[in-house]
Amino acid sequence: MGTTSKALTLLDLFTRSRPQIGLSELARLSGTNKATCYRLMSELVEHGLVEQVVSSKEYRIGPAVLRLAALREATVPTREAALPILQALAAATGETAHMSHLVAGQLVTLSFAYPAAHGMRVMMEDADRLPFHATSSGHAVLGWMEDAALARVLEGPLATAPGLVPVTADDLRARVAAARARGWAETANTFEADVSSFAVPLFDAQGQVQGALAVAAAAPRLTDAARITIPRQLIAAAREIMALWGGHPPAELSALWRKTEQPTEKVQG
Amino acid sequence: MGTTSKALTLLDLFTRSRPQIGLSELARLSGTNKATCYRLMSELVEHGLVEQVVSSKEYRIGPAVLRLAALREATVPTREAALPILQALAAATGETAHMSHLVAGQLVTLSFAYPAAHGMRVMMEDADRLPFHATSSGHAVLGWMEDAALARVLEGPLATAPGLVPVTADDLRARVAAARARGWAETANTFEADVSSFAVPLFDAQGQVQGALAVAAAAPRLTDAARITIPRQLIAAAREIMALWGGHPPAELSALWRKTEQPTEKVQG
DNA sequence: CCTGTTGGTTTATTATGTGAACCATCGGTT
DNA sequence: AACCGATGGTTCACATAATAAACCAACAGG
Repeated sequence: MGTTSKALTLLDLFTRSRPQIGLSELARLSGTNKATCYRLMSELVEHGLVEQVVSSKEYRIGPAVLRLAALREATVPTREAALPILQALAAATGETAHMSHLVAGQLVTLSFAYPAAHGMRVMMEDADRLPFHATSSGHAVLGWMEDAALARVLEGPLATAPGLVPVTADDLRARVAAARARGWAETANTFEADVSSFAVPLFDAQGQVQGALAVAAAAPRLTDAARITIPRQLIAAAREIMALWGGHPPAELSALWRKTEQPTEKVQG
Repeated sequence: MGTTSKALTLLDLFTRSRPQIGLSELARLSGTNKATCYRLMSELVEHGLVEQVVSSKEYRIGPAVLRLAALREATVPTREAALPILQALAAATGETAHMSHLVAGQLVTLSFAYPAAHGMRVMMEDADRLPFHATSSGHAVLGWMEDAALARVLEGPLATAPGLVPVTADDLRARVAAARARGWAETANTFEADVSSFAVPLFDAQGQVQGALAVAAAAPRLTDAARITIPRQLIAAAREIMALWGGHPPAELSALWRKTEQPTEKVQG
Protein backbone atom coordinates (compact mmCIF):
# COMPACT_ATOMS: atom_id res chain seq x y z
CA MET A 1 0.00 0.00 0.00
CA GLY A 2 1.25 3.47 -0.83
CA THR A 3 2.14 5.91 1.89
CA THR A 4 -0.47 8.36 0.72
CA SER A 5 -3.12 5.69 1.04
CA LYS A 6 -2.03 5.02 4.57
CA ALA A 7 -2.40 8.66 5.44
CA LEU A 8 -5.82 8.80 3.85
CA THR A 9 -6.88 5.66 5.67
CA LEU A 10 -6.22 7.56 8.87
CA LEU A 11 -8.79 10.13 7.79
CA ASP A 12 -11.38 7.40 7.43
CA LEU A 13 -11.06 6.57 11.11
CA PHE A 14 -12.68 9.83 12.07
CA THR A 15 -16.42 9.32 12.27
CA ARG A 16 -19.44 10.96 13.72
CA SER A 17 -19.17 8.89 16.88
CA ARG A 18 -15.40 9.23 17.10
CA PRO A 19 -14.57 12.73 15.90
CA GLN A 20 -11.34 13.22 17.86
CA ILE A 21 -8.59 10.65 18.23
CA GLY A 22 -5.29 10.69 20.13
CA LEU A 23 -2.03 9.48 18.65
CA SER A 24 -1.82 6.15 20.44
CA GLU A 25 -5.41 5.25 19.75
CA LEU A 26 -5.01 6.27 16.15
CA ALA A 27 -1.99 4.00 15.79
CA ARG A 28 -3.92 1.19 17.43
CA LEU A 29 -6.99 1.66 15.24
CA SER A 30 -5.01 1.87 12.03
CA GLY A 31 -2.58 -0.87 12.92
CA THR A 32 0.35 1.33 12.00
CA ASN A 33 3.38 2.08 14.07
CA LYS A 34 3.10 5.05 16.37
CA ALA A 35 6.03 6.82 14.77
CA THR A 36 4.60 6.26 11.32
CA CYS A 37 1.25 7.44 12.46
CA TYR A 38 2.79 10.54 13.98
CA ARG A 39 4.60 11.45 10.80
CA LEU A 40 1.55 10.90 8.65
CA MET A 41 -0.64 12.97 10.93
CA SER A 42 1.97 15.73 10.99
CA GLU A 43 1.81 15.94 7.23
CA LEU A 44 -1.98 16.01 7.28
CA VAL A 45 -1.86 18.75 9.91
CA GLU A 46 0.59 20.73 7.80
CA HIS A 47 -1.96 20.88 5.03
CA GLY A 48 -4.89 21.63 7.30
CA LEU A 49 -6.71 18.41 6.51
CA VAL A 50 -6.40 17.59 10.17
CA GLU A 51 -5.81 19.78 13.18
CA GLN A 52 -4.65 19.10 16.68
CA VAL A 53 -6.69 20.19 19.66
CA VAL A 54 -4.26 22.19 21.79
CA SER A 55 -5.49 21.08 25.17
CA SER A 56 -5.90 17.34 24.68
CA LYS A 57 -3.46 16.94 21.78
CA GLU A 58 -6.09 14.85 20.04
CA TYR A 59 -6.45 15.10 16.30
CA ARG A 60 -9.62 16.03 14.43
CA ILE A 61 -10.63 16.89 10.88
CA GLY A 62 -9.19 20.25 9.87
CA PRO A 63 -10.54 23.32 8.12
CA ALA A 64 -8.94 22.57 4.75
CA VAL A 65 -11.71 20.11 3.98
CA LEU A 66 -14.16 23.01 3.99
CA ARG A 67 -12.40 24.63 1.08
CA LEU A 68 -12.29 21.36 -0.80
CA ALA A 69 -15.94 20.66 -0.13
CA ALA A 70 -16.98 24.11 -1.28
CA LEU A 71 -14.90 23.61 -4.40
CA ARG A 72 -16.45 20.21 -4.97
CA GLU A 73 -19.97 21.60 -4.68
CA ALA A 74 -19.01 24.41 -7.03
CA THR A 75 -17.78 21.97 -9.69
CA VAL A 76 -20.27 19.16 -9.13
CA PRO A 77 -23.29 20.43 -7.25
CA THR A 78 -24.66 17.01 -6.29
CA ARG A 79 -25.59 17.80 -2.76
CA GLU A 80 -26.93 21.29 -2.71
CA ALA A 81 -28.91 20.94 -5.92
CA ALA A 82 -30.63 17.82 -4.67
CA LEU A 83 -31.54 19.30 -1.31
CA PRO A 84 -34.82 20.97 -2.36
CA ILE A 85 -35.96 17.72 -3.96
CA LEU A 86 -35.09 15.91 -0.77
CA GLN A 87 -37.08 18.42 1.23
CA ALA A 88 -40.06 18.07 -1.07
CA LEU A 89 -39.84 14.31 -0.71
CA ALA A 90 -39.78 14.58 3.05
CA ALA A 91 -42.77 16.90 2.96
CA ALA A 92 -44.70 14.67 0.56
CA THR A 93 -44.10 11.47 2.47
CA GLY A 94 -44.25 13.01 5.92
CA GLU A 95 -41.10 11.06 6.76
CA THR A 96 -37.36 11.59 6.88
CA ALA A 97 -35.68 11.53 3.48
CA HIS A 98 -31.98 11.09 2.94
CA MET A 99 -29.52 10.72 0.13
CA SER A 100 -26.31 8.76 0.33
CA HIS A 101 -23.38 8.57 -2.03
CA LEU A 102 -21.06 5.78 -2.97
CA VAL A 103 -17.60 7.08 -2.19
CA ALA A 104 -14.53 4.86 -2.25
CA GLY A 105 -16.71 1.77 -1.92
CA GLN A 106 -18.62 3.06 1.06
CA LEU A 107 -22.10 4.45 1.39
CA VAL A 108 -22.10 7.85 3.04
CA THR A 109 -25.16 9.86 3.99
CA LEU A 110 -24.57 13.34 2.67
CA SER A 111 -27.90 15.11 2.90
CA PHE A 112 -31.21 14.60 4.55
CA ALA A 113 -34.48 16.41 5.13
CA TYR A 114 -37.08 16.14 7.84
CA PRO A 115 -40.82 16.48 7.39
CA ALA A 116 -42.57 19.35 9.09
CA ALA A 117 -45.62 17.24 9.74
CA HIS A 118 -44.98 14.80 12.56
CA GLY A 119 -43.54 15.36 15.99
CA MET A 120 -41.81 12.01 15.82
CA ARG A 121 -39.08 11.81 13.22
CA VAL A 122 -36.47 9.34 12.27
CA MET A 123 -33.27 11.23 12.93
CA MET A 124 -30.32 11.07 10.59
CA GLU A 125 -26.73 12.10 10.93
CA ASP A 126 -24.85 13.15 7.88
CA ALA A 127 -21.25 12.14 7.28
CA ASP A 128 -22.09 8.72 8.61
CA ARG A 129 -21.38 5.54 6.74
CA LEU A 130 -24.33 3.25 6.17
CA PRO A 131 -23.77 -0.51 6.45
CA PHE A 132 -24.64 -2.15 3.15
CA HIS A 133 -26.18 -5.21 4.73
CA ALA A 134 -28.61 -3.57 7.11
CA THR A 135 -30.02 -0.62 5.20
CA SER A 136 -32.44 -0.35 2.33
CA SER A 137 -30.02 2.08 0.67
CA GLY A 138 -27.34 -0.59 0.83
CA HIS A 139 -29.60 -3.20 -0.73
CA ALA A 140 -30.75 -0.78 -3.41
CA VAL A 141 -27.23 0.03 -4.59
CA LEU A 142 -25.94 -3.54 -4.26
CA GLY A 143 -28.67 -4.63 -6.63
CA TRP A 144 -27.07 -2.57 -9.38
CA MET A 145 -23.38 -2.91 -8.64
CA GLU A 146 -21.04 -5.62 -9.88
CA ASP A 147 -21.51 -8.95 -8.14
CA ALA A 148 -18.10 -8.50 -6.56
CA ALA A 149 -19.52 -5.71 -4.43
CA LEU A 150 -22.10 -8.00 -2.86
CA ALA A 151 -19.43 -10.64 -2.42
CA ARG A 152 -17.25 -8.19 -0.54
CA VAL A 153 -20.11 -7.31 1.78
CA LEU A 154 -20.83 -10.98 2.42
CA GLU A 155 -17.23 -11.44 3.49
CA GLY A 156 -17.57 -8.74 6.10
CA PRO A 157 -19.60 -8.79 9.31
CA LEU A 158 -23.39 -8.87 8.93
CA ALA A 159 -24.23 -7.94 12.49
CA THR A 160 -27.19 -5.79 13.41
CA ALA A 161 -27.62 -4.00 16.69
CA PRO A 162 -29.04 -6.10 19.56
CA GLY A 163 -32.82 -6.30 19.49
CA LEU A 164 -32.98 -5.68 15.77
CA VAL A 165 -33.69 -8.14 12.99
CA PRO A 166 -30.55 -10.18 12.26
CA VAL A 167 -29.39 -10.53 8.66
CA THR A 168 -27.88 -13.77 7.38
CA ALA A 169 -25.90 -14.18 4.18
CA ASP A 170 -28.79 -15.89 2.40
CA ASP A 171 -31.08 -13.25 3.75
CA LEU A 172 -28.94 -10.48 2.29
CA ARG A 173 -28.65 -12.18 -1.08
CA ALA A 174 -32.42 -12.52 -1.21
CA ARG A 175 -33.00 -8.93 -0.17
CA VAL A 176 -30.61 -7.57 -2.76
CA ALA A 177 -32.17 -9.76 -5.45
CA ALA A 178 -35.61 -8.57 -4.41
CA ALA A 179 -34.47 -4.95 -4.50
CA ARG A 180 -33.20 -5.46 -8.02
CA ALA A 181 -36.30 -7.33 -9.18
CA ARG A 182 -38.65 -4.73 -7.75
CA GLY A 183 -36.73 -1.57 -8.50
CA TRP A 184 -36.63 -0.47 -4.89
CA ALA A 185 -35.52 -1.85 -1.54
CA GLU A 186 -37.36 -2.10 1.72
CA THR A 187 -36.14 -2.96 5.19
CA ALA A 188 -37.68 -2.89 8.64
CA ASN A 189 -35.95 -2.92 12.00
CA THR A 190 -32.53 -3.80 10.67
CA PHE A 191 -30.65 -0.59 11.21
CA GLU A 192 -32.77 1.32 13.71
CA ALA A 193 -35.59 0.06 15.89
CA ASP A 194 -39.14 0.77 14.72
CA VAL A 195 -37.93 2.22 11.47
CA SER A 196 -39.02 1.02 8.07
CA SER A 197 -36.90 2.18 5.23
CA PHE A 198 -37.41 2.40 1.48
CA ALA A 199 -34.68 3.16 -1.04
CA VAL A 200 -33.94 3.45 -4.74
CA PRO A 201 -30.52 3.59 -6.39
CA LEU A 202 -29.23 6.70 -8.15
CA PHE A 203 -27.20 6.62 -11.36
CA ASP A 204 -24.81 9.01 -13.06
CA ALA A 205 -24.47 9.90 -16.72
CA GLN A 206 -22.41 6.77 -17.34
CA GLY A 207 -25.11 4.53 -15.92
CA GLN A 208 -23.04 3.79 -12.82
CA VAL A 209 -24.68 3.57 -9.41
CA GLN A 210 -23.74 6.68 -7.49
CA GLY A 211 -25.76 6.29 -4.34
CA ALA A 212 -29.27 5.90 -3.05
CA LEU A 213 -32.28 7.95 -2.19
CA ALA A 214 -34.22 6.73 0.81
CA VAL A 215 -37.17 7.42 3.03
CA ALA A 216 -36.97 6.29 6.64
CA ALA A 217 -40.45 5.97 8.10
CA ALA A 218 -41.53 5.53 11.68
CA ALA A 219 -42.85 1.96 11.58
CA PRO A 220 -45.76 2.47 14.03
CA ARG A 221 -47.48 4.97 11.78
CA LEU A 222 -46.66 3.30 8.48
CA THR A 223 -49.92 2.55 6.72
CA ASP A 224 -50.52 0.10 3.87
CA ALA A 225 -51.26 3.06 1.67
CA ALA A 226 -47.90 4.63 2.51
CA ARG A 227 -46.18 1.35 1.65
CA ILE A 228 -47.45 1.84 -1.87
CA THR A 229 -47.10 5.58 -2.27
CA ILE A 230 -43.63 5.97 -0.75
CA PRO A 231 -41.87 3.92 -3.45
CA ARG A 232 -43.66 5.94 -6.11
CA GLN A 233 -42.65 9.21 -4.51
CA LEU A 234 -39.11 7.91 -4.15
CA ILE A 235 -38.95 7.05 -7.83
CA ALA A 236 -40.26 10.44 -8.86
CA ALA A 237 -37.73 12.23 -6.65
CA ALA A 238 -34.92 9.97 -7.88
CA ARG A 239 -35.80 10.88 -11.45
CA GLU A 240 -35.63 14.56 -10.59
CA ILE A 241 -32.28 14.24 -8.89
CA MET A 242 -30.79 12.26 -11.74
CA ALA A 243 -32.11 14.80 -14.21
CA LEU A 244 -30.05 17.41 -12.37
CA TRP A 245 -26.95 15.28 -12.67
CA GLY A 246 -27.55 14.29 -16.24
CA GLY A 247 -27.84 10.72 -15.05
CA HIS A 248 -30.39 8.07 -15.91
CA PRO A 249 -31.38 4.62 -14.67
CA PRO A 250 -30.53 1.57 -16.78
CA ALA A 251 -33.31 0.50 -19.16
CA GLU A 252 -34.19 -2.51 -17.03
CA LEU A 253 -34.75 -0.39 -13.95
CA SER A 254 -36.57 2.23 -15.92
CA ALA A 255 -39.11 -0.38 -16.98
CA LEU A 256 -39.55 -1.57 -13.39
CA TRP A 257 -40.13 1.96 -12.24
CA ARG A 258 -42.76 2.59 -14.89
CA LYS A 259 -44.62 -0.48 -13.68
CA THR A 260 -44.50 0.76 -10.12
CA GLU A 261 -45.70 4.21 -11.07
CA GLN A 262 -48.60 2.91 -13.18
CA PRO A 263 -49.61 -0.26 -11.39
CA THR A 264 -53.00 -0.55 -13.09
CA GLU A 265 -51.60 -0.74 -16.62
CA LYS A 266 -50.66 -4.16 -17.85
CA VAL A 267 -47.37 -4.52 -19.64
CA GLN A 268 -48.10 -5.04 -23.28
CA GLY A 269 -45.70 -7.15 -25.38
CA MET B 1 9.20 16.50 1.46
CA GLY B 2 7.08 13.51 2.43
CA THR B 3 5.09 11.67 -0.18
CA THR B 4 1.84 12.44 1.56
CA SER B 5 2.63 16.14 1.40
CA LYS B 6 3.25 15.87 -2.30
CA ALA B 7 -0.13 14.27 -2.79
CA LEU B 8 -1.83 16.94 -0.71
CA THR B 9 -0.02 19.67 -2.62
CA LEU B 10 -1.73 18.35 -5.72
CA LEU B 11 -5.08 18.99 -4.07
CA ASP B 12 -4.13 22.62 -3.57
CA LEU B 13 -3.81 23.09 -7.32
CA PHE B 14 -7.53 22.75 -7.77
CA THR B 15 -9.11 26.15 -7.47
CA ARG B 16 -12.29 27.91 -8.33
CA SER B 17 -10.90 29.04 -11.64
CA ARG B 18 -9.21 25.73 -12.39
CA PRO B 19 -11.52 23.03 -11.04
CA GLN B 20 -10.49 20.23 -13.40
CA ILE B 21 -6.94 19.35 -14.36
CA GLY B 22 -5.51 16.72 -16.68
CA LEU B 23 -2.54 14.56 -15.81
CA SER B 24 0.09 16.34 -17.88
CA GLU B 25 -0.97 19.77 -16.75
CA LEU B 26 -1.09 18.60 -13.17
CA ALA B 27 2.47 17.29 -13.44
CA ARG B 28 3.54 20.58 -14.98
CA LEU B 29 1.84 22.70 -12.35
CA SER B 30 3.17 20.69 -9.46
CA GLY B 31 6.62 20.23 -10.89
CA THR B 32 6.48 16.51 -10.23
CA ASN B 33 7.17 13.73 -12.65
CA LYS B 34 4.21 12.52 -14.65
CA ALA B 35 4.55 8.98 -13.36
CA THR B 36 4.74 10.20 -9.78
CA CYS B 37 1.81 12.45 -10.35
CA TYR B 38 -0.18 9.60 -11.83
CA ARG B 39 0.49 7.32 -8.88
CA LEU B 40 -0.36 10.00 -6.35
CA MET B 41 -3.57 10.88 -8.12
CA SER B 42 -4.51 7.21 -8.35
CA GLU B 43 -4.22 6.93 -4.61
CA LEU B 44 -6.29 10.04 -4.09
CA VAL B 45 -8.91 8.68 -6.48
CA GLU B 46 -8.95 5.38 -4.60
CA HIS B 47 -10.04 7.21 -1.49
CA GLY B 48 -12.55 9.43 -3.25
CA LEU B 49 -10.69 12.65 -2.45
CA VAL B 50 -10.39 13.13 -6.19
CA GLU B 51 -12.35 11.68 -9.06
CA GLN B 52 -11.67 11.36 -12.73
CA VAL B 53 -14.10 12.68 -15.28
CA VAL B 54 -14.78 9.75 -17.56
CA SER B 55 -15.02 11.64 -20.82
CA SER B 56 -12.02 13.96 -20.58
CA LYS B 57 -9.98 11.91 -18.10
CA GLU B 58 -9.38 15.11 -16.17
CA TYR B 59 -9.24 15.01 -12.41
CA ARG B 60 -11.41 16.99 -10.03
CA ILE B 61 -12.14 17.10 -6.32
CA GLY B 62 -14.04 13.98 -5.26
CA PRO B 63 -17.07 13.33 -3.10
CA ALA B 64 -15.11 12.12 -0.08
CA VAL B 65 -14.40 15.71 0.90
CA LEU B 66 -18.13 16.19 1.45
CA ARG B 67 -18.13 13.61 4.19
CA LEU B 68 -15.07 15.14 5.78
CA ALA B 69 -16.51 18.63 5.59
CA ALA B 70 -19.78 17.52 7.16
CA LEU B 71 -17.81 15.80 9.87
CA ARG B 72 -15.70 18.91 10.41
CA GLU B 73 -18.76 21.11 10.75
CA ALA B 74 -20.26 18.60 13.16
CA THR B 75 -17.14 18.67 15.33
CA VAL B 76 -16.24 22.33 14.99
CA PRO B 77 -19.17 24.33 13.67
CA THR B 78 -17.18 27.40 12.65
CA ARG B 79 -18.83 28.04 9.35
CA GLU B 80 -22.47 27.28 9.80
CA ALA B 81 -22.72 28.86 13.24
CA ALA B 82 -21.20 32.10 12.01
CA LEU B 83 -23.42 32.35 8.96
CA PRO B 84 -26.38 34.10 10.63
CA ILE B 85 -24.02 36.67 12.10
CA LEU B 86 -22.52 37.20 8.69
CA GLN B 87 -25.97 37.67 7.20
CA ALA B 88 -26.89 40.15 9.90
CA LEU B 89 -23.68 42.04 9.21
CA ALA B 90 -24.46 42.16 5.50
CA ALA B 91 -27.95 43.38 6.23
CA ALA B 92 -26.75 46.01 8.72
CA THR B 93 -24.04 47.41 6.48
CA GLY B 94 -25.93 46.96 3.24
CA GLU B 95 -22.76 45.47 1.78
CA THR B 96 -21.26 42.06 1.13
CA ALA B 97 -19.81 40.42 4.22
CA HIS B 98 -17.42 37.51 4.17
CA MET B 99 -15.39 35.41 6.53
CA SER B 100 -12.09 33.82 5.70
CA HIS B 101 -10.03 31.26 7.57
CA LEU B 102 -6.34 30.76 7.91
CA VAL B 103 -5.72 27.23 6.76
CA ALA B 104 -2.26 25.87 6.16
CA GLY B 105 -0.86 29.38 5.90
CA GLN B 106 -3.39 30.52 3.36
CA LEU B 107 -6.42 32.71 3.66
CA VAL B 108 -9.53 31.00 2.32
CA THR B 109 -12.95 32.54 2.02
CA LEU B 110 -15.36 30.05 3.50
CA SER B 111 -18.62 31.92 3.92
CA PHE B 112 -20.18 35.09 2.74
CA ALA B 113 -23.49 36.90 2.81
CA TYR B 114 -25.05 39.46 0.53
CA PRO B 115 -27.25 42.36 1.56
CA ALA B 116 -30.82 42.40 0.36
CA ALA B 117 -30.74 46.15 0.04
CA HIS B 118 -28.80 47.16 -3.04
CA GLY B 119 -29.02 45.93 -6.57
CA MET B 120 -25.29 46.30 -6.96
CA ARG B 121 -23.28 43.92 -4.84
CA VAL B 122 -19.69 42.99 -4.49
CA MET B 123 -19.71 39.35 -5.48
CA MET B 124 -17.67 36.76 -3.65
CA GLU B 125 -16.71 33.20 -4.44
CA ASP B 126 -16.15 30.82 -1.62
CA ALA B 127 -13.31 28.30 -1.63
CA ASP B 128 -11.08 30.98 -3.09
CA ARG B 129 -7.76 31.96 -1.65
CA LEU B 130 -7.31 35.62 -0.82
CA PRO B 131 -3.93 37.21 -1.48
CA PHE B 132 -2.50 38.56 1.77
CA HIS B 133 -0.99 41.64 0.20
CA ALA B 134 -4.00 42.97 -1.65
CA THR B 135 -6.92 42.40 0.70
CA SER B 136 -8.00 44.04 3.90
CA SER B 137 -8.51 40.55 5.37
CA GLY B 138 -4.89 39.78 4.59
CA HIS B 139 -3.67 42.97 6.26
CA ALA B 140 -5.88 42.38 9.25
CA VAL B 141 -4.53 38.90 9.96
CA LEU B 142 -0.92 39.78 9.15
CA GLY B 143 -1.09 42.47 11.82
CA TRP B 144 -1.55 39.80 14.45
CA MET B 145 0.56 36.95 13.14
CA GLU B 146 4.25 36.36 13.79
CA ASP B 147 6.53 38.68 11.87
CA ALA B 148 7.70 35.72 9.82
CA ALA B 149 4.30 35.58 8.16
CA LEU B 150 4.64 39.12 6.83
CA ALA B 151 8.19 38.35 5.78
CA ARG B 152 7.00 35.35 3.80
CA VAL B 153 4.41 37.46 2.02
CA LEU B 154 7.01 40.11 1.20
CA GLU B 155 9.14 37.43 -0.42
CA GLY B 156 6.30 36.48 -2.74
CA PRO B 157 4.78 38.49 -5.59
CA LEU B 158 2.93 41.67 -4.67
CA ALA B 159 1.16 42.15 -7.96
CA THR B 160 -2.33 43.54 -8.25
CA ALA B 161 -4.54 43.22 -11.29
CA PRO B 162 -3.96 45.78 -14.06
CA GLY B 163 -5.76 49.04 -13.42
CA LEU B 164 -5.83 48.51 -9.69
CA VAL B 165 -3.74 50.20 -7.04
CA PRO B 166 -0.26 48.61 -6.97
CA VAL B 167 1.19 47.54 -3.63
CA THR B 168 4.89 47.93 -2.86
CA ALA B 169 6.75 46.23 -0.04
CA ASP B 170 6.93 49.41 2.03
CA ASP B 171 3.30 50.00 1.27
CA LEU B 172 2.34 46.61 2.58
CA ARG B 173 4.42 47.02 5.72
CA ALA B 174 2.74 50.33 6.39
CA ARG B 175 -0.73 48.96 5.73
CA VAL B 176 -0.22 46.00 8.05
CA ALA B 177 1.20 48.26 10.75
CA ALA B 178 -1.78 50.58 10.35
CA ALA B 179 -4.18 47.68 10.56
CA ARG B 180 -2.57 46.57 13.79
CA ALA B 181 -2.46 50.07 15.24
CA ARG B 182 -6.08 50.78 14.40
CA GLY B 183 -7.59 47.38 15.11
CA TRP B 184 -9.01 47.00 11.63
CA ALA B 185 -7.78 47.10 8.06
CA GLU B 186 -9.03 49.05 5.10
CA THR B 187 -8.19 48.80 1.43
CA ALA B 188 -9.57 50.32 -1.74
CA ASN B 189 -9.13 49.17 -5.31
CA THR B 190 -6.40 46.68 -4.58
CA PHE B 191 -8.19 43.41 -5.15
CA GLU B 192 -11.26 44.38 -7.13
CA ALA B 193 -12.02 47.59 -8.94
CA ASP B 194 -14.30 50.07 -7.22
CA VAL B 195 -14.39 47.99 -4.07
CA SER B 196 -13.46 49.27 -0.65
CA SER B 197 -12.90 46.65 1.92
CA PHE B 198 -12.77 46.62 5.71
CA ALA B 199 -11.60 43.74 7.84
CA VAL B 200 -10.90 42.65 11.40
CA PRO B 201 -8.97 39.57 12.54
CA LEU B 202 -10.64 36.68 14.32
CA PHE B 203 -9.02 34.75 17.17
CA ASP B 204 -9.51 31.32 18.68
CA ALA B 205 -9.55 30.26 22.31
CA GLN B 206 -5.74 30.18 22.36
CA GLY B 207 -5.50 33.77 21.17
CA GLN B 208 -4.24 32.68 17.75
CA VAL B 209 -5.44 34.45 14.61
CA GLN B 210 -7.83 32.13 12.85
CA GLY B 211 -9.02 34.30 10.00
CA ALA B 212 -10.75 37.55 9.23
CA LEU B 213 -14.17 39.03 9.01
CA ALA B 214 -14.64 41.57 6.25
CA VAL B 215 -17.10 43.86 4.56
CA ALA B 216 -16.58 44.59 0.87
CA ALA B 217 -18.36 47.78 -0.07
CA ALA B 218 -19.10 49.23 -3.47
CA ALA B 219 -16.79 52.26 -3.47
CA PRO B 220 -19.11 54.62 -5.38
CA ARG B 221 -21.78 54.51 -2.70
CA LEU B 222 -19.45 54.46 0.29
CA THR B 223 -20.26 57.45 2.45
CA ASP B 224 -18.11 59.05 5.13
CA ALA B 225 -20.64 57.87 7.66
CA ALA B 226 -20.33 54.30 6.45
CA ARG B 227 -16.56 54.58 6.77
CA ILE B 228 -17.08 55.06 10.46
CA THR B 229 -19.98 52.71 11.12
CA ILE B 230 -18.72 49.73 9.14
CA PRO B 231 -15.66 49.14 11.35
CA ARG B 232 -17.89 49.32 14.41
CA GLN B 233 -20.33 46.82 12.95
CA LEU B 234 -17.44 44.61 11.97
CA ILE B 235 -16.08 44.64 15.49
CA ALA B 236 -19.46 43.81 16.99
CA ALA B 237 -19.95 40.92 14.57
CA ALA B 238 -16.39 39.67 15.17
CA ARG B 239 -17.08 39.65 18.90
CA GLU B 240 -20.20 37.57 18.33
CA ILE B 241 -18.43 35.08 16.13
CA MET B 242 -15.56 34.67 18.54
CA ALA B 243 -18.01 34.20 21.38
CA LEU B 244 -19.38 31.21 19.47
CA TRP B 245 -15.93 29.74 19.12
CA GLY B 246 -14.89 30.48 22.67
CA GLY B 247 -12.24 32.78 21.25
CA HIS B 248 -11.23 36.26 22.26
CA PRO B 249 -9.05 39.07 20.89
CA PRO B 250 -5.74 39.83 22.61
CA ALA B 251 -5.96 42.52 25.28
CA GLU B 252 -4.22 45.07 23.08
CA LEU B 253 -6.74 44.64 20.29
CA SER B 254 -9.61 44.59 22.72
CA ALA B 255 -8.59 48.03 23.92
CA LEU B 256 -8.37 49.35 20.36
CA TRP B 257 -11.80 48.02 19.60
CA ARG B 258 -13.29 49.65 22.64
CA LYS B 259 -11.90 52.99 21.50
CA THR B 260 -13.41 52.49 18.06
CA GLU B 261 -16.77 51.56 19.45
CA GLN B 262 -16.93 54.51 21.82
CA PRO B 263 -15.11 57.23 19.97
CA THR B 264 -16.47 60.07 22.09
CA GLU B 265 -15.09 58.78 25.38
CA LYS B 266 -11.58 59.78 26.19
CA VAL B 267 -9.31 57.07 27.47
CA GLN B 268 -8.77 57.74 31.11
CA GLY B 269 -5.47 56.67 32.73
C1' DC C 1 7.50 4.61 44.20
C1' DC C 2 5.99 1.61 40.98
C1' DT C 3 3.04 0.87 36.65
C1' DG C 4 0.67 1.92 32.66
C1' DT C 5 -0.65 5.42 30.17
C1' DT C 6 0.15 9.31 27.05
C1' DG C 7 2.69 12.28 22.96
C1' DG C 8 6.94 12.50 20.79
C1' DT C 9 11.90 11.31 19.01
C1' DT C 10 15.77 8.66 17.41
C1' DT C 11 18.04 4.81 14.85
C1' DA C 12 19.56 1.43 11.34
C1' DT C 13 17.11 -1.20 7.94
C1' DT C 14 14.51 -1.61 3.80
C1' DA C 15 10.58 -0.86 1.35
C1' DT C 16 8.78 2.65 -1.27
C1' DG C 17 8.66 6.33 -4.41
C1' DT C 18 11.02 8.31 -8.18
C1' DG C 19 12.49 10.08 -13.00
C1' DA C 20 13.78 9.15 -17.80
C1' DA C 21 12.43 6.91 -21.50
C1' DC C 22 8.89 4.51 -23.75
C1' DC C 23 3.97 3.33 -25.81
C1' DA C 24 -0.61 3.91 -27.54
C1' DT C 25 -4.02 7.13 -28.73
C1' DC C 26 -6.17 11.17 -30.01
C1' DG C 27 -7.10 15.63 -33.03
C1' DG C 28 -5.61 18.80 -36.05
C1' DT C 29 -2.35 20.23 -40.27
C1' DT C 30 -0.02 19.70 -44.15
C1' DA D 1 -2.33 9.43 -45.50
C1' DA D 2 1.56 10.70 -43.00
C1' DC D 3 2.96 13.65 -39.62
C1' DC D 4 3.03 16.44 -35.55
C1' DG D 5 2.39 17.56 -30.84
C1' DA D 6 -0.33 16.84 -27.61
C1' DT D 7 -2.48 13.59 -24.28
C1' DG D 8 -2.97 9.49 -20.47
C1' DG D 9 -0.53 5.66 -19.01
C1' DT D 10 3.48 2.17 -18.17
C1' DT D 11 8.07 0.24 -17.30
C1' DC D 12 12.43 -0.39 -14.67
C1' DA D 13 16.95 0.65 -12.41
C1' DC D 14 18.03 3.49 -8.79
C1' DA D 15 17.99 6.37 -4.55
C1' DT D 16 15.19 8.58 -1.51
C1' DA D 17 11.93 8.38 1.90
C1' DA D 18 9.13 5.43 5.10
C1' DT D 19 9.34 2.17 8.66
C1' DA D 20 9.59 -0.49 13.29
C1' DA D 21 11.64 -1.01 17.69
C1' DA D 22 13.43 1.00 21.29
C1' DC D 23 13.70 4.95 23.95
C1' DC D 24 12.36 9.41 26.51
C1' DA D 25 9.76 12.68 29.34
C1' DA D 26 5.44 13.69 31.42
C1' DC D 27 1.42 12.52 33.66
C1' DA D 28 -2.28 9.73 36.48
C1' DG D 29 -3.66 6.34 39.70
C1' DG D 30 -2.74 2.93 43.20
